[in-house]
Amino acid sequence: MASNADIANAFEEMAALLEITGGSGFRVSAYRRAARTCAEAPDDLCVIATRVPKQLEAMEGIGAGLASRIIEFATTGSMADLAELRAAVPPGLPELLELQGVGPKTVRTLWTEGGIDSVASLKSAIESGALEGLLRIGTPKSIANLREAVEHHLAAAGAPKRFRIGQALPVGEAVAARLRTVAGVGRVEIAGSARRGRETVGDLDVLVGIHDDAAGGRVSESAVSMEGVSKVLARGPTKVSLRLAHGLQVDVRMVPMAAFGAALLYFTGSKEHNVQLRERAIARGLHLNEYGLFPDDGSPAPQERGIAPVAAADEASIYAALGMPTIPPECREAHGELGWTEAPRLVEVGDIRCELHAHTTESDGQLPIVALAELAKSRGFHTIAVTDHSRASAQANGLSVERLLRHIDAVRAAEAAVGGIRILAGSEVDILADGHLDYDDETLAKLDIVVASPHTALRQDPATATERLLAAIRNPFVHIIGHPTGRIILGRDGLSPDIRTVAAAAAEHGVALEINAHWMRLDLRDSHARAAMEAGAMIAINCDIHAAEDADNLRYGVMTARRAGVTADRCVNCLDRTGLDRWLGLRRGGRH
DNA sequence: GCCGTTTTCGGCCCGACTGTTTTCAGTCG
Repeated sequence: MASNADIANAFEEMAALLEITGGSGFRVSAYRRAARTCAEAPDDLCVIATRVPKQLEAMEGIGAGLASRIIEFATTGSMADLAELRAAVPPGLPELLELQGVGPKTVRTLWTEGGIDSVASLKSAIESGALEGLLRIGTPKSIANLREAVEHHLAAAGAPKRFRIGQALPVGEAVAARLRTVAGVGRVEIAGSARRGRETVGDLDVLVGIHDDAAGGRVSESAVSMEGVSKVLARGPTKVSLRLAHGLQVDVRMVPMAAFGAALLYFTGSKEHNVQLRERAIARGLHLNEYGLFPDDGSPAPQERGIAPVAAADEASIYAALGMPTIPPECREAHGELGWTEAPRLVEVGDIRCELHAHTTESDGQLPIVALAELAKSRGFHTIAVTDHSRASAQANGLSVERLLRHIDAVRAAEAAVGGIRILAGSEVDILADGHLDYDDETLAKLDIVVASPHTALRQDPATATERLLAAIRNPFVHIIGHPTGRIILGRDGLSPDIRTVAAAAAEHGVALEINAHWMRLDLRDSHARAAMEAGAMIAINCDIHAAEDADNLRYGVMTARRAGVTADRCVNCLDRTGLDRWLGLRRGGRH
């Protein structure tokens, strides 16, 4: 059965092949948009295609034509026009599009004029001088750039093309901190997908507000001379593109302070959100670009004719002038936010008042109970839950029942010793492959809180995985399902349960579904968390603390939650102590 | 190929940078 990713890949491939063969750019964009929609869909599209095919057309950018292709793919495992395009284009050609500075037009010229049909044949053509004299491509400088692009492509083969947010954002913050010290710089912000809180980013966008043109030159100089720059990809008066040693690309843009808001809006994206904003501006007789929102759509561009913008200095004034609430960056994905009449007050890091998933040295954590409690206190939390692994997680030194019972006593003693914070005695109990929990109910009943998580058998088929999670949710002693799919970002896919079914059951039984905040996990992912919200389930945002620094991952979990539209009143970590006790007790018939 | 608070047809965002060009094509985000 084809996965959503398979369908998305097929559409991406269609788009690439159409580009190379000179198809309509709008058609290419439509396939790209559809690929994105399919990749982000929380539901199994093949199931939808066979059971309720009409529902496909309700999706963003999916019309009758693309819906019929999804149905074709779901039922036959292939698409006729994709096969046709593949037959018309050498199989090694699309890979050329991955070369820096090489787009569809260049690929087409290389193919039709130069007889190039793969990266390998391009490499030999460069070496043999066969490209010399080719229109636009055959000049010494262009050939040198192609050679560099091929070398980088071959060297980077197998290296990650995207970076996890928890790796990229700290790099961006270091760059931003450096540029803030440059004279004449008024403000520096990270924009792009990192600001939107996506789980992975392809590059980093750093926006620099400058007080005068001279500052732009200093910023440029400071950026290119940073430690770790392996290549300067572009360097102009308002833009510098760099590649860092570990492969991450950083784009630094310099803008006048007066236009900072417009530029921040523009460079935060998403691209699709921006397109919709601009269309909205046009519909109101306005013109939106990265310099501002202008009362005019003539040519040349209004900022070049000295026309004063309606709004430009900050994002909120631009949204307001477009008759909209300010959309939080995490929600700027063209998922219907343009239709909002007011913005929800989404959960913030400051709303989080307890951590409900943490490990100690008793299993595989690095902190003893007391140190963990002190860490939680330092974060201003009223409660920390000690949830060491259960016995099935032997590799994590999971606790036998006897050890667990002694550990509960140790937790009680620590709570009395530390003071000023409540320490819950809990467990992260394995959800075994068949849905049974790793401790029996009698043992679970002794705990204040139970986080039930899958750790093994993560390649189960979707139906089995769904039943497995449902079984855990129905257990009356379970409060939270921890990292429900077990996926590792850029690592393993994990389980693919029917998230709507799981979320509906969680809502019915009062079980919270966790957004594990570790940037390797972010599980639930954004689309799953959104489905959970829509089903009415409660959300937990937990750091799954194994070491002190893990507490700093909270922001990634919160960003993921915000992408899903999670509000504080739907997040159990935002409850005050009384509210938390009530929620925990609800599952025990009011025992607390 | 999609889509509709002017539209079921005729639109579909916008500018910077590079390398080639005597005014622009291609790529990128």
